[in-house]
Amino acid sequence: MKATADPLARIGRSLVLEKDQGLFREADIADRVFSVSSGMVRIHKLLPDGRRQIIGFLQSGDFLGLSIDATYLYSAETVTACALIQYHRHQLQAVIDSDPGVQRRLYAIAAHELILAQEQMLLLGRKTAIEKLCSFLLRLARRQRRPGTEVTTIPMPMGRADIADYLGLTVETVCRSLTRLKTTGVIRLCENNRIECLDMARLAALAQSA
Amino acid sequence: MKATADPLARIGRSLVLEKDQGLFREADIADRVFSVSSGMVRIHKLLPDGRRQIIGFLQSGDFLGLSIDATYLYSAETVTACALIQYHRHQLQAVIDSDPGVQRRLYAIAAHELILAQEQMLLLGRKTAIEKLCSFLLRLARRQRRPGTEVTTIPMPMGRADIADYLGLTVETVCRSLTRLKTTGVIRLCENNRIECLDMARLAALAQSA
DNA sequence: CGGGGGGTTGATAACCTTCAAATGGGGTGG
DNA sequence: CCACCCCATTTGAAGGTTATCAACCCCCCG
Repeated sequence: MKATADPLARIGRSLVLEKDQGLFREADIADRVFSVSSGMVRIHKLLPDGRRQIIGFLQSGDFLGLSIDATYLYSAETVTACALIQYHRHQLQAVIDSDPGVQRRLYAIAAHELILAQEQMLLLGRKTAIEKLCSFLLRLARRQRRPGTEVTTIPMPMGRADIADYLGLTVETVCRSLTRLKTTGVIRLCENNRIECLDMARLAALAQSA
Repeated sequence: MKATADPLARIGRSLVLEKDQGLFREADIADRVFSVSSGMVRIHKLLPDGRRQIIGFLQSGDFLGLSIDATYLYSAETVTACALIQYHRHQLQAVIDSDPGVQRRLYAIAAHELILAQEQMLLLGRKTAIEKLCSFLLRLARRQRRPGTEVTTIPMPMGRADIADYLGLTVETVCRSLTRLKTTGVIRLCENNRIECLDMARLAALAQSA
């Protein structure tokens, strides 16, 4: 069934990057759009004095660079080694204009990102350090969860500084909160930057909503 | 030119509400979508214990209720008396499916809201109380600014509690920060909940980015 | 005149940050 | 193969920004 082939596949170009590589920076000309095939990407904004807010961790299936603006409004870097698909913006625009299905898909993606952003606003504005961290771990666990699998150990490839800048905390506070969860038997830190949730119910209770 | 008439106008129904009226609540069935014609609407999320995060103040031209989900993911209430246009979701969906122009418009709206949400994440996660408040005032001023007009006095119809819950602060901190801006000659509080920016440059400097 | 709600100011306390130092683990070079 | 170094992580102590608790003011409205 060639007719149902993904029209995006025609114009996409594969791209492989190792860890901690920049994809683009805030204020660059936004001429490319990416989708993540594997690995993890972080996107962030900076204040003039260097304070950083990570506004998202992107994984397989996520898009980035879908800016309406002429320039990117955030910077993007790989967290782990990544496989990406790169699209040129004007080519993508052409496909969007001619294919309502693609348009719907991108709208759904933007709408979903908006939902996540609003959830994150609640977290950043009103949750305590422990609640933030538990919410974060809970999301990691839920995103990781595949039907059928019942593993409670999840990969956490980003460093403490990334977690801190995602949750609006400092590295030290993230560490201390993790330690507290560890000593109270809620989680366990494993090798390979993995984490095991020993008590999902308590984790959810501590998170006060996702 | 009837052909260029807004297809949304056909299915919209006018609606007038006084101040502090609820439009819908989080978890309600999302069967209606609204656009704001005049006045101001606030949308918010709650934690189980009552902590509130306002995730947006909506004004003329803004849409709300554009959820992908079957239920609303936030609550909406009027801040001031409002004129709204109400659409039934399945009717709106029909128009979207048949009219690429409308689809593009809604995508642009969602994308713009996402940009604002990401800017707000930076504010909530990384800015100090004064920076938050200055950013907020700056946005109010910029949104209010009409070409040609050079007034520096802007309406601020929401109460202190709303501002606090929008910026992730308490009422007291908002008050104190406003007082500080007042005594340092950056702003002036006027009657009718209006505010005058006496020193835009200083306000912008204190805000550290919008 | 009394009541009530929003706003402001003050005092105290808590949470989180900042500054500092110790620990540990991974990679490289000898 | 081991030693060393670098850097991320962890832990500790002190401090600060903001929250909490409380009182007061002011204006509107019943």
